Amino acid sequence: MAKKEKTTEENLVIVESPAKAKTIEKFLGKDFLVKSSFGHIRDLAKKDFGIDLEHNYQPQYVVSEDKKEVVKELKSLAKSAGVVWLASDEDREGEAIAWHLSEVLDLKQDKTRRIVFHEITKDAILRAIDTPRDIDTNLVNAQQARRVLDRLVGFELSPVLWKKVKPSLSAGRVQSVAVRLLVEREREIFDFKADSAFRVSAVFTISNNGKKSDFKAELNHRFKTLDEAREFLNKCVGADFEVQSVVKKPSVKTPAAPFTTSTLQQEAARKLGFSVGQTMSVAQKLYEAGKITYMRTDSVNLAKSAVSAVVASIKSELGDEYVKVRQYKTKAKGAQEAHEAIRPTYPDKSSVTGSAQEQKLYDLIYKRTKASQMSDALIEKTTVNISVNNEKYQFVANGEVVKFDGFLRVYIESSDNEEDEESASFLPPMKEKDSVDLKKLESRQRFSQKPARYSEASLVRKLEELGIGRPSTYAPTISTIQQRGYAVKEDRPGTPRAYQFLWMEKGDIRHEEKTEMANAERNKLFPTDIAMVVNDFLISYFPNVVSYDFTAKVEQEFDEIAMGKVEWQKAIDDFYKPFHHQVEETLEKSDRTTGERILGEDPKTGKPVSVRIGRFGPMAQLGSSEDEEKPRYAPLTREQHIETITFEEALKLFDLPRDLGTYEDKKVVVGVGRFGPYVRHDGKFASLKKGIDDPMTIDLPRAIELIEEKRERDNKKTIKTFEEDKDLQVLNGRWGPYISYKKKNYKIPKDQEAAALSYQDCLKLVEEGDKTKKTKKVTATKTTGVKKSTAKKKSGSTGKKKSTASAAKTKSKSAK
DNA sequence: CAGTGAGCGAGCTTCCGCTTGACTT
Repeated sequence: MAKKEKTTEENLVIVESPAKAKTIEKFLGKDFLVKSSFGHIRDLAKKDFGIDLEHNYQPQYVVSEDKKEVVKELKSLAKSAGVVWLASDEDREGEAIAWHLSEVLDLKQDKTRRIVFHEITKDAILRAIDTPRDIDTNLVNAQQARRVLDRLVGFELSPVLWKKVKPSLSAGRVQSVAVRLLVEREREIFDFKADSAFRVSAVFTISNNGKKSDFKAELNHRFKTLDEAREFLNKCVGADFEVQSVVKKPSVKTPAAPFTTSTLQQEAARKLGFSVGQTMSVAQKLYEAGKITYMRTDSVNLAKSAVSAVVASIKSELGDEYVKVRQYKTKAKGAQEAHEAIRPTYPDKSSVTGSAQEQKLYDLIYKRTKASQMSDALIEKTTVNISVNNEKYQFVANGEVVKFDGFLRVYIESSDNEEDEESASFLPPMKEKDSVDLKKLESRQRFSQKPARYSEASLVRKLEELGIGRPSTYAPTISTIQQRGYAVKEDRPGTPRAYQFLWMEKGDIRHEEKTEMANAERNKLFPTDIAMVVNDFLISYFPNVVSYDFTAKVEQEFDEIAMGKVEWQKAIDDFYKPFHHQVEETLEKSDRTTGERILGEDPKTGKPVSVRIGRFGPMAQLGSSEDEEKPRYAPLTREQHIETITFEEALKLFDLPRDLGTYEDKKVVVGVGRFGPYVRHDGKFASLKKGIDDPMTIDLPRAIELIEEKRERDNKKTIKTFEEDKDLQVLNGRWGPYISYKKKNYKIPKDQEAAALSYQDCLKLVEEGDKTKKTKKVTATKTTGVKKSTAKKKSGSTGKKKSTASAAKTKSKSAK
């Protein structure tokens, strides 16, 4: 619309993001037209590697399908512009984007300028315009090396996996290390033997001028055995307790740095329960609405103007003593700092309109930004030691008093470790030699914690720490490893565990054995057997590529290229020659890997029992394929692993399918299938509840419950059926009502009430639906592609969440 | 969506980093 009056424009500025373009256009005024390239416009061709191995790794670039339209428009605008300003980000990828643009748009050097800025403020932009430079060819070459290396690794390694492990698998510089982290942590957990000790805790009472107050304390020793603990508790009964020392120590707490992509993902996961993907899509909304700065960043810097705005708002709301201007330094390896930290565009705006999720995430960003420029909190820590007669062990009480809250007034960073939060409490005034009374005394057996499994966000943090991956790829990487079946994100309910408990009651020490649920997990990433087999394979044949410092090493190479010290093709050649040799040798020499373990012989038949990865995942096998009789097969349950399953457990799998009896005169059978454990009844399947039901132990009443639940759901799903044609149904789906007819689905227009549709109405809609499908032939082929991938997603546990998220997206869009 | 576990073997899959829509069953 505005384009027409601007065709005579002197200046065309090209940035990466359309939201950025909008903002910058306002700063630059009417002599400048600002457009966006939507990120990279070209990439290596998909077929034949996209790299000419015969000719010095010459990259074969093609304009991406979804960028053709953009490129066409930019090309024509560039033609009529006096000067084209390439304003992509100031990092390796941004430099490459500028170069690709100049190539594809055929820009003449004398009318092209390269400009950069790290923050979207008027000053920064105007300064950039005043100080243009040329495209940095060395930096571009470093990016080409990065791109080519990733393609070589990914497209040579993946096919090896297809041949040696399973089709459609993938490997890459980033994802394979992510999988390795999960697998190695899982094995630490396999090997972990929980230790236990008896902690002793007490509640004491102290009288101050007739006023009694209670406080908690813990013994500074943990007993190995129940008897030792009991002996000590007995000594405490009727003993004298005296304050030995009261030590006060001041301490300070400092605020955390402003958000980067990674820290935002972590905090949003801990405080708001968002997945990393969810955080990014909510942040994108806020960014597009102009409410926050760019959300894919590794920088903790704030623009000067932002700092002054934050400081002004702290001063006016809380006073000068709450202000402390701070400059943060990034700790992340290989950070490129092309943008600012993530902050509110207008830091004095404490809230925004929008969805509940947007408001919550904004609140987090607002507070973190503000707190980052606030004073330290001053804390006084008090440690009180209390003696028990003349025993060598003493009770210790810890107290914490906030003398000055500082940034804590606004924002407290959370921690993954829940145990951190226990200790701090308020202590009543005490002094040496005060005597105190024992009010409560107990000792509980505590087990050491196994290593923690990764959550999405903690895996991102680890990758960032290792310098692997970029802000724009953290979320996609996490979803890739789940889509490929290397990891599942889920809850595990834990297992009951007995523990010993001692307590004082009426002057006696009593003992009881109690049970707790141990090792429960919520929303954690679990590596699959496939992940373990693939990881072991890669480590044994390509240890260099999946090593934790591979990325760091190649980054050093890229830096050398960027400084013009090394030619990029030379660096690639040094890597590729031996790597390609490794690939060929592996193809030739390695066997197919299935992770097979032979567990023993079936006592009934004498046939071998083994476990391995089959066509459809981990399974157990009874008998060998050389036998005349066909072997029996059974899939492993999701908690079982090829590596850890015992002979007995594997043997049990062949007890399925199990007959539970009859219900309504029809057989009820329980088994494990493609989609996990199920109950079958009257030709219908009902899934067992993850973590609640066990196919080995489930009984008939529970099975009937599941069957009834499933019936209930099916009833809700069906809105209408028709006597005229059994194939035609109006159903309730994830995206609202739709028509199902002969295995195909059809939309119902928004203005029609689904329940009120007649048989004729439905037929009409089906007819119309078929028509539009035919006219959109190009999109029809596309849709089948999409279908496939969503079907894949469904089999992973993330499927459900993803689709609800996209459902929400659709809703909010149609609402606008 | 449903209980499979290839000696005929087509043709496909796959990487990492930049960016947003598209559009569902």
